[in-house]
Amino acid sequence: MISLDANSSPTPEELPPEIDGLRMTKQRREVFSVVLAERDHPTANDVFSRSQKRMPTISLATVYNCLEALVSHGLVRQVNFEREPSRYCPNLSDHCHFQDEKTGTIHDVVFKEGVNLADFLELPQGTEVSHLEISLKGRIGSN
Amino acid sequence: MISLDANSSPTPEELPPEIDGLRMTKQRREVFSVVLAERDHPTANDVFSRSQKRMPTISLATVYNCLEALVSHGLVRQVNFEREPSRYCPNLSDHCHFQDEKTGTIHDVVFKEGVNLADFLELPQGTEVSHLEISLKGRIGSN
DNA sequence: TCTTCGAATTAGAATAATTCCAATTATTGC
DNA sequence: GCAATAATTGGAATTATTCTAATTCGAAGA
Repeated sequence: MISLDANSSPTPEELPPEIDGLRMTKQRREVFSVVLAERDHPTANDVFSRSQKRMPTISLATVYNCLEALVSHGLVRQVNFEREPSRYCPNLSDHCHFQDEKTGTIHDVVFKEGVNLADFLELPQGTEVSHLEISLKGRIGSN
Repeated sequence: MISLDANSSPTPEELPPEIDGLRMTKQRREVFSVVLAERDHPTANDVFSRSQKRMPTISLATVYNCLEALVSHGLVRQVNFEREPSRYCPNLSDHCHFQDEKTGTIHDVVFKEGVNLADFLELPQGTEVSHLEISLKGRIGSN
């Protein structure tokens, strides 16, 4: 399990050659470490420009490929706010997202202890939810 | 208030010249009546082609303009599933959306009696939510 | 009714995020 | 080391949506 400790995220070199059956190529390690490093929900473009610092030859297509690989292997979450560009989040714990309308900043929001979907939604019986996305927008405090 | 009775949705001609301070032009009436008529969460393109049946001269840009006017006046809701094209929904009651992965069909899902956000989310104090979108994906029954 | 003026509509161009493609390069298993 | 497979690359293509500039509409007043 990759550490989510905010104080020390792994450098690309510290990432193992394979995670959860996903072969960690140089580029995937770079991209993953970028997403792990600054947990500010970067867009693919953000990840691209950050990755370029250490790996100037990486291409945007590769960043998209790597993000897609990481997302489909459940190592990173893809976060959408309406029709804005997708963002990427390494926090795998059950949570949703709140965007401060003033600054655009995105905050992770956790569910209260012990709540689950069926508790607050009138889901048709037999429904199997494979994917859930909750996105909030608004203001914080007096801003 | 526009009737949401599933059995009889208003024809464009039946819509008033103004709703909630929004001037209902011929095109807006057409677009609105299309969204009210088939509550299948059509995309802008769907609305465009349906509108063209009665009004062959309407343009796609106008459909986008009209939808945007209707959405920003709170007469229609814009519904997003990840990065798919936006869909439009005339159901203004508090609800969210479930997409059947097999068919792509979108179903309205209502909240259980009396639940509200603060009950299940650990929102930072002072948070004012202006917009909330909950999108589910999955399968229904044995499909 | 005629005129005026702001708003709405239109067609088509522009934009921007993302995906696709074909060629090259890296990696794995033998 | 060699073939087979997978990943990367740059650039082109795609697609939903927005923008632009010109035209048309429609309400309000003369």
